[in-house]
Amino acid sequence: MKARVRYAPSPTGLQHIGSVRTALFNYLFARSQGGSFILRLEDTDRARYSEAYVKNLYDTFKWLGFYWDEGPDTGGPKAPYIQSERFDIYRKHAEQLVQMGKAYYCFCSDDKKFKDNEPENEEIETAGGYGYTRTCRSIDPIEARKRVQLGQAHVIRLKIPLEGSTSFDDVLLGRIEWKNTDINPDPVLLKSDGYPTYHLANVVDDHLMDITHVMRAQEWISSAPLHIIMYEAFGWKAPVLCHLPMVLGEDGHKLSKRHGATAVDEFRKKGYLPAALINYVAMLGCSYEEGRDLFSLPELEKLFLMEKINKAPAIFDYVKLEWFNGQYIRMLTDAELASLVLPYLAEASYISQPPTQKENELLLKLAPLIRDRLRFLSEAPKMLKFLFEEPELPEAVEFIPKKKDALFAYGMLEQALQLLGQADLHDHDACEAAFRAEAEKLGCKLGDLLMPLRVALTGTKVSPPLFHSMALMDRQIIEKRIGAAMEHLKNLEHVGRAKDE
RNA sequence: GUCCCCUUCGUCUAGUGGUUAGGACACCGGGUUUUCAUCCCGGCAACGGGGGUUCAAUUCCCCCAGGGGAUGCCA
Repeated sequence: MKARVRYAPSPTGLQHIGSVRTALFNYLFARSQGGSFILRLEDTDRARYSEAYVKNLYDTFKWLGFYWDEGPDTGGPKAPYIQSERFDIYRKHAEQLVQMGKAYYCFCSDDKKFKDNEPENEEIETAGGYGYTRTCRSIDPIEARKRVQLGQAHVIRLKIPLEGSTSFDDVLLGRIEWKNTDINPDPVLLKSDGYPTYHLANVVDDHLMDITHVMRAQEWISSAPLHIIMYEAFGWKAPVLCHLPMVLGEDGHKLSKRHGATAVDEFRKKGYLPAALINYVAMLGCSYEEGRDLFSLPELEKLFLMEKINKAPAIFDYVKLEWFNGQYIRMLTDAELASLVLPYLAEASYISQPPTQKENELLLKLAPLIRDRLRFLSEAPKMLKFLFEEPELPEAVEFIPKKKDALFAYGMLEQALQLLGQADLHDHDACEAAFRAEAEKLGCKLGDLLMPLRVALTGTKVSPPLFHSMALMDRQIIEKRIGAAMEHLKNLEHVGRAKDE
């Protein structure tokens, strides 16, 4: 049978690294098998649901470049793919389980003790008072039915066998077995408001949608036996289960906001490329081909092997992701980088949005200046700031090359001004040649000649290549900035003598 | 408390009953370079501990420790 896997997010938060990785592994598995990847919205939590999260879900995956073969938007043979549109199905199945004696009505009031944060609860719990006490399990079914018909508030709970054990074979972890007494006693399947819980909806839908493989994070493993019991109760064949290792933060705990960015949106805004994010996340807890680090999505689809997923949890390394991003930025063409960087420059009001013809040309010339320097796209405005704004004049010290003094810097600027006066700024090669010749004549390093100029023009000692930058600047501005710097140095000349070294 | 899972450089990982335990990021050093960055070269650095099994264990088994997760009318 063709593999059918699903990504089943619940729209109760922004898409984050962990969920995207689960989606990615499912996606890669489906593609590697020539199977189907299905999106199913598990929107059974009314309290936390938000339309905005649904939108975020679509936006995120569109940006990442995933597509699903079946889903709420694309439709498919098992529609609807939104659980809130399938409520009658769940109720029916829950009732069916009651009918079969595998589940029962429970009239206990919603016990919220686990929701408080009162410390004394801990003592109650450590004393052994765990889980539901199965009070209603012994109510006579006929009596229970009567109470339900009378309109008494109730939930439906699954009967976990009181003895014996439940086991399954995890693709990654192998055989896992629980004593039934260790399973969460009689979990709720249908809430008192008539909504299904995750467990019910998930199992019913996976069956009805012919899901063959369930890949989900390892934090779900403890509900696996409960699901197995449900499949057995229905007389259904359970899908193959594969529990993915978790993604942890630097401190070894579940990745969360306090570790830094976790929402895909944050990475997107900061200027990470989808290809980099996918590449990095795909390698978190999984390996593909020895001796290689860079994989495109299509390559990953081809190379993915479920067996190559690791068992151990992986720590998310922001620095390594940054490296991947740099790699992918470097692979961009001028045109690609220009268009990717445009929104950031537009936001800084350096470029209009949409850009004019002239700005487009400029953008194209900007790309090679920053490509090797960017770690993420949002760094671009800062790097190019000097081209669009008058830089602040830094302290005189900044102008002075190592082992030189203010007088020297002043002289260098004077020289530069003169050279530039005769040069064609747009011919950066010729410009450079002229400066080289001059440096040689003066018996100093090219860097010594350029550093004061760099600081004068850009306001910092670190900038994109000078000659290429000047080619994009107006002559008047260049001369004005040099003049200002010289003035600045002149006043502070006396300070320069024993500078740095 | 109880249950479940996990354990190779700081991090992500490769790998095998006999290997100089490989790669990548980070870090350190060097080179290229007009600064920075890129790029290139080199270096540092790991099989958690204890028992077995075996001629031989990082690799197989057991125990321990450590880490993580779960224990909801949230998913």
